[in-house]
Order: sequence, then C-alpha cells, then structure tokens
Amino acid sequence: MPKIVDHEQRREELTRIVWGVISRDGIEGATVRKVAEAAGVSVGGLRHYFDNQRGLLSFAAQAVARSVAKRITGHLDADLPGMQRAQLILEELLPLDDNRRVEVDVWLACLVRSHVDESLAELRDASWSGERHICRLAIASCHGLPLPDRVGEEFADTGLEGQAARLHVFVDGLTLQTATFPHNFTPQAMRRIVHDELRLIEAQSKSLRPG
Amino acid sequence: MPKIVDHEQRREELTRIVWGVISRDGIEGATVRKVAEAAGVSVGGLRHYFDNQRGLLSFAAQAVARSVAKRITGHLDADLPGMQRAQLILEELLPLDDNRRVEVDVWLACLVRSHVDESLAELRDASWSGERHICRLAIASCHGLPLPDRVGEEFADTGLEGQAARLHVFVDGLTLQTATFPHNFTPQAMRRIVHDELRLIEAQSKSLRPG
DNA sequence: TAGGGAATCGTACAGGCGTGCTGTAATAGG
DNA sequence: CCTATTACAGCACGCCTGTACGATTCCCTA
Repeated sequence: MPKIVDHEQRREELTRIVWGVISRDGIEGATVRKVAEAAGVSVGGLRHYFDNQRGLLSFAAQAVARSVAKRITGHLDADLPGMQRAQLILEELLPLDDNRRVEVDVWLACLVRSHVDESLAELRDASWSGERHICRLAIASCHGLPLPDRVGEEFADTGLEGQAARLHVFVDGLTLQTATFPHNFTPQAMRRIVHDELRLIEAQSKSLRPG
Repeated sequence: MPKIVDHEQRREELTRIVWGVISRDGIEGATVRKVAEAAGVSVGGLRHYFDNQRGLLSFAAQAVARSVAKRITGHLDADLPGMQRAQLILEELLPLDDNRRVEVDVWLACLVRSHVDESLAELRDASWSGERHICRLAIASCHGLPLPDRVGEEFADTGLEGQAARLHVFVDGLTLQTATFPHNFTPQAMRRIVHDELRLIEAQSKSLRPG
C-alpha cells in the first residue's frame, strides 16, 4: 500500500490553500479548478480528498473554527492576569495579522453564504455558540471569575450573561468592520478598541457587583 | 414616441425584484436569468433598463442606501424626544420587519462581495460614511445636542466622536447577528438591545460632561 | 522482483452563466 | 393612415462550472 501521504495532513494543507482562494476571490470564486490550480494539482486529484465542492468548503470553514479554538485554549492554559488574558482571547477573533485576516475572510464569507447554503447551517450555529463561549471566557477573565468549562454554559448572574451577549455583538461588529474596511484600522487601533471595551466592562462590574 | 412606461419608475420596480432574489438566493444567485424570471420579463427585456449584471446589482445596492436615508430624514423632520428619535433612527438599520430584513440581506451581501468586486468599493465606502453619520445623529439626539448637518462632519468633542464610533461597531454587529441568526432575535428583543445601548450612552454622557 | 492499490492526471459531459444580436408588437406624432 | 421609436422576446455564442470516469504513475508489500 503506497500510503506515501498522510491523508488528514494533506487535507489540512489543501484547506490552507482553500482559505487563500476564498480570501482573495471570495467564496463564489473558490471553484474547484481555482483551488486545484492554487494547490498545484488537478481537479481529479482534489477529489481524492474531498468528495465534492460543498465538502471542500464545509471542511475549510470547520478548519477555521478549529484553528481559532486551538489558539484560544492555548491562552487559557497560560497563566496570565485576567485582563490580559481577556484581551488575547478576543484578539484571536480579529484580523490582526495575515493569518487571522484570512481566517476572518473565510468566516465572514461562510457566514453570509449560510443564509442560502443549508449545508453550512450547522457550522454557523456551532460558530455562534463557540463565539458566545469565547465572550463568556473573556468576561469571566475580565472580572477574575472562574471560567466556564463547556460551550453553552451560561453565567448564573444575568448581568454577566448580558455583558457576554453585548460583547458578542460588539466583537462581531468589530470583526465585520475591520475585515471590510482594513484601511480604517491599524492593528494597534483594533487592540485599543478591544482594550477600551474591556475597561468599560471592568468598570461596569464595579457597579453591578459592589464589594 | 411610445414612451408607455416611466423609465426610472420601472428601474425602481425591478430593483425591488432584485432585492428579493438576493435575499432569497444570495448575491451569487442573483443571475440575470433569475431576476428576469422573478420580474416576469425576458433577459433581453431586462437589458433595456440595466446595461449589464454589474450595473443591476450596483443599482440595487445604491437603492438600499437611498431607501434607508429617506426613512431616516423622515425621523429627523419629525418633532420627537431625543431618546425616542435616536431609537427610531437606529431601528431603520435593523431587520425589524420583512422590508428592512430584505434591505439588510442586500446590504450584507454587497458588503461582503465588495471584498472582491471593486465596482462596489465606492458604494461600500459611502455606506460606511452614511452609517457613521447616522450614528452621530443618534448620539446627538441621545444627548440633546444639535444634529450634524452633513455626512462626514465630526463632533468637536472627541468623547462624543468615540461614542459614535463605538455605536457604529455595535450597530454593525447587531445587524450582522440579527440578519444571520434571525431565530435568536425577536423584533422586541432587537429594540430592547438598542434601547439598553442608548441608555448606557446617555449614562456615559453624565460622566463625560458633568453638569 | 512482481503486483496491487493508492495517488494523481486529463478529458468529457451537461448545464448555467453573461452578453450580443435580431425580430416583433405597440404606440405617439406627423 | 404612416412611420419612427420604444419595449420586449428569444435565440446564439463562448465561457466557466461541478462532477464522472478511465488512464497513468508510483511506492509499498509480499
């Protein structure tokens, strides 16, 4: 058996190629031919790893979620001050460098396409839950509270839960704007906006939980 | 001269059709054939009003901006309490009913496509400026300050300008989330979220501008 | 060393796409 | 009534798409 290539690893490699094509040409420009050309393989060769185009795009979108989740758990393992950890967690969702910019482009493209393509609906909902979880992690870190363990675990305090929902909206808006108008936001500006927001949340905690 | 139809009015009618197709099938599904079928005309007939597909989509996108602007100026002319006016202004940007939902779908689809399609770049930037202006109008209304006259006119107070930028991010995030996850937001919930945000801004004004 | 399955290639097909072009019905002005 | 002009229909062309499938190359195993 000439299993010269690691099947899963090759899929990951090809996924990076797909990200690049989506980021450059949009999701409607991510045709099997373009992806194959960018990867330096034939269209037939691509289909040994992905049954069809839908599977290709779906896998690429899932890979974004995995990539983000991996980086975030890395920050959770590190021993950092709460505010700094919250900052780093949220920064993983923003287009602060080329890698994250590509991921954001893919995320946004798939999110919008999920309006039409039902094969992305499940992933879209998972993305929502994951993002909300990330916001809860940031809120908990910000206030020095114990971090929620699993996705979907709400705060008992409805005030904190409201803060997480608000932060979720804000982060999505910031992601949308920074991805769509990159010339309006330097990386420093993005970090500053996140920082200011976290300070605001921290300040609100004092009025919510006096003592 | 058999000018039986008003050219401009017919373009507006067809534009509504285009909105519906984009909302249902996405912008990549808005082909000239589908639009023609939805409008009950032939592809050739469509081309008497729009030179090509790009012009069709571009006009439809511009029409969204015009439609929103028209409703907002209506609220500005009305004599209302500041907070209520700010609320109504911002609500025009959200998918609170079927009409606005379609507009939001078109807006979002065009915004994302503008990443790739340079023919939408100008409109995208105009949309940004217009939205920022709307946020400034809301901030001014909220604080009982005189409204800025023209698009692009910044507040002299950098604190107010920062509030407008923050509100802009928040509104974009709320629009994205409510458009993408409509089952998570009832119209009442959307209004409530906007209301809470305006109250927060109002409260911040007291600390920013004591007296 | 022989063979077999994995990996990849290249082509073919059917369908949808934007767009150009021609034909035709209908009306307002002379 | 005649005719120029508008509104629209419909077809044709070339391109690009996703997918199916047979051919080919290559490495590992027996």
